[in-house]
Amino acid sequence: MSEENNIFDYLLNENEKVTEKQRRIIEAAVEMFAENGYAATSTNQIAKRAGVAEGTIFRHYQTKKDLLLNIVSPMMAKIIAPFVIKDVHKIMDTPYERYEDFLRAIILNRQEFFKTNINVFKIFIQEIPFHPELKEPFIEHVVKKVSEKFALVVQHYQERGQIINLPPKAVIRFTMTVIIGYIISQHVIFSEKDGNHEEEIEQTIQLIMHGLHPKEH
Amino acid sequence: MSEENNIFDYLLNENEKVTEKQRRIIEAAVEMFAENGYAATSTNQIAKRAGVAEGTIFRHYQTKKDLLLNIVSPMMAKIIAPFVIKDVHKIMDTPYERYEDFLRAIILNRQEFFKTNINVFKIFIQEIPFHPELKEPFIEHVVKKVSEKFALVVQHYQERGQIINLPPKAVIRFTMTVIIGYIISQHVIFSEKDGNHEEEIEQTIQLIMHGLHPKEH
Amino acid sequence: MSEENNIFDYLLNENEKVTEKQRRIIEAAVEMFAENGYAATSTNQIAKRAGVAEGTIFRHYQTKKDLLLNIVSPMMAKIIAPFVIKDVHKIMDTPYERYEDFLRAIILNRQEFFKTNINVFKIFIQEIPFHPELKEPFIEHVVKKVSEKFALVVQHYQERGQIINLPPKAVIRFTMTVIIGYIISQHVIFSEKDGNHEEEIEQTIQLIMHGLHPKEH
Amino acid sequence: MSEENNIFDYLLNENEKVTEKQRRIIEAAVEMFAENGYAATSTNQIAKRAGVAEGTIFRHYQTKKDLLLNIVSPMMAKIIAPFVIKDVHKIMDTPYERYEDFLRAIILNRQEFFKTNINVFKIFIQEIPFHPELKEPFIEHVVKKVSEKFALVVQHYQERGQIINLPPKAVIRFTMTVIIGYIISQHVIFSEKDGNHEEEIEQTIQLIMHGLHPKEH
DNA sequence: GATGAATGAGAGTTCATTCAT
DNA sequence: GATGAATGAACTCTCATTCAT
Repeated sequence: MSEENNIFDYLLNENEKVTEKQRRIIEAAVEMFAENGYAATSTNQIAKRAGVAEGTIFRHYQTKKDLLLNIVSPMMAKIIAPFVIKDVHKIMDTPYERYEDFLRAIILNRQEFFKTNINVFKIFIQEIPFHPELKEPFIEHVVKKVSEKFALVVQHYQERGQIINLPPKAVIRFTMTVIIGYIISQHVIFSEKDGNHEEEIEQTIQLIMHGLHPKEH
Repeated sequence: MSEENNIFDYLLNENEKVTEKQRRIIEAAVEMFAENGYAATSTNQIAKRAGVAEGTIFRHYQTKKDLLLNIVSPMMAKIIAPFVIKDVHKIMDTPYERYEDFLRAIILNRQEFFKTNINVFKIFIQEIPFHPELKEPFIEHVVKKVSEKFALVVQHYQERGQIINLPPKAVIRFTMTVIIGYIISQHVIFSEKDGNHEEEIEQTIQLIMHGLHPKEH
Repeated sequence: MSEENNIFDYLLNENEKVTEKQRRIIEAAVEMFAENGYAATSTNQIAKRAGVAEGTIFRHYQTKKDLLLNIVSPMMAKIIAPFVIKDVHKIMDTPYERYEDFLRAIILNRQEFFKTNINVFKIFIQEIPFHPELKEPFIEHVVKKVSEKFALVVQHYQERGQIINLPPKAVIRFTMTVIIGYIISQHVIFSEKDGNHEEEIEQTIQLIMHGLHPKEH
Repeated sequence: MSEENNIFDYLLNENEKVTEKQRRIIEAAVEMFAENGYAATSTNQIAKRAGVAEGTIFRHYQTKKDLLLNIVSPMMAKIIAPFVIKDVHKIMDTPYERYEDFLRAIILNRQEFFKTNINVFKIFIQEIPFHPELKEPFIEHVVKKVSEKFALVVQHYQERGQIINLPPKAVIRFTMTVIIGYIISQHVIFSEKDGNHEEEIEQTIQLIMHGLHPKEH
């Protein structure tokens, strides 16, 4: 699963003709963009860290922004992955009995992904507001499509009386918000790689599910 | 309340000797930092937007970073404000009967603050990961102190059996996470000034409270 | 007359706010563009020759091309000058008895101009084919307008039976061609500042006039 | 005659071992140098237009300048061609009765040459001022030798009273100037491939001959 | 012979900052 | 206090050239 999720492997295996140098450039860029931000990282620094000439970067990526987009764009496909039709169908065909189970399955699935790609994710989150090329497809393809699929799932469980009867949009926002908020709080405030993440994630799941428990008072 | 919360007024009234030009510099810098990011905004651009000479900026702020810190630092005092001892005591002395009420009071209080200072808040969120001068006092003074105070509040309501008996840290994280996540989702994805924010915030509050409802199953 | 014709004075007096450094930049750029060509001259070289920092160039001229255009554009107004309506009217009102006299007046008038601005003229000639921004207004304003006025003059003398009855366009092309060809041959082949230019120019005039003598055989 | 004059054929047939790729490189380089200038054309652009790898250029020509010189040097031999001793002897042995006939013969002979090699000629004219390697042999071998031969021709007709008794140098300069000026005016100002060139050239010839008509007034 | 990845010097340009006015 | 010309370091990016394959 690690390999399947790892953005490096995705990036670098997809396209067969990837040089060793190109790999080192991507690696260095990811590290430095995550650490200092895209705008505050110079191509000179990247080249030095990657152990290549500065010109080499521009042989593979036409501009610095190109490099950023090459790193960050696959994120979207990956984020969206578990919501691709066949997967959701799979979910629906062998349905989790409870929303709780569905949620746990999704989060555990994404958890590995976030762990593996925490740096790329940081960059993604940081740069999205400043690049329309990133923002527009993100809203169009990720937010909208995931919302649609997710809405179906939510309705599925709402019809079974398992979760609260708020508008699906609000339910989704709440669910996502807690998850994303959790991840961002990690990266913005603590940037820690230690800590008992599993337990905290489990608590988070519990709170979400509790929050969505159908009202009976 | 608006005035009391507005960071500009805070910034600009505190220090009596604030010239018209200085005000325009701050205003321009806030707009541009929020729009394009700190690193991608040049002092030249700020000067032009503010209608002052580039040198004037450096007469008031020794470096560009100084300007950033001057804009963003008061945020911390402001964020922390409602949790300052006397205020919490006030809360506790005339206690809200339910955690729900406490939460709503806090959020309504902060809501105006976020609305008024959305741009400064954006900058704050964006730049915190890259500036230790910002990050350290934020964790030390904001996160830690607010957590401590908040923990007392949480315990207060836990003792009264109103909210779930998870570790206060988890309860706080959940509460904050939902709120912060909500705001960030606004700013990252939609950056919209329209929309029925009041209703969405109320839904969010409902979900938080529900999520923290003590288990009885 | 020298002052009136000198492009530097034109350039630098027109706009009152011209720094000493700016003057040195223009001077250095003209020398180096003429010597090595625009594309083969680096802004670094110009800065060094001018004794200023490289950044200073870009404070005054937004791009290197801007610098070129600033040097070369006034050429057009200057070239066109003697053909501006009032001047031609003046010529026609106190008409030169012979085309020969008109020609000599024009050439003597331009001679000083070419001498004084030989370097700018070199640059102009060299760069015109590669810059549409230069080429289009040159054809539109210089070639066309001068041709129109010149055609009137030619017809004037043709009607008086002084010059050959070829289409004015051909007469003009011939006259201009000889003059321009003369100057270019100087600059391309000899780039000499010595030599008995006056006599050679007089011979050139003689040959033009002779060539245009009405056929009587 | 076309083949005899075409510089490509000259260039490419001379040396038997000219690959297809080499041909494409020369072709591409000529087009781009003529269009954008030597200094403003990158070897990368040439390689792309030629459909070869950048390295291939340097396999055939050690430097970019080498490529230029290889394109442009044969021009000299070609320009000089009709004045090479045996040819002039041929001219003198079967002498044209009038200078007019000689001139027309030369120009018609050169006309085809210019048409066929207009691009190489453009490059030649453009680059001569900036490359001593080009300029010196041009003056030494082309200008001087052609002048000498031409002077003999001029004296030949002057002795027969057919052309004006100015110094041969002036006569030559005038003749050449009109022709070169004509071509340059085409390339600098109009770069047109349409238009009735034949007629215009004939007019030009007429004007030259007329200009050189011995004075009889 | 041909390739194209790699280079590092140097291109034009922008930058935060200084300082004389 | 305010200016804006000046700076030079640093930026992104391009260049002609090399060389292992």
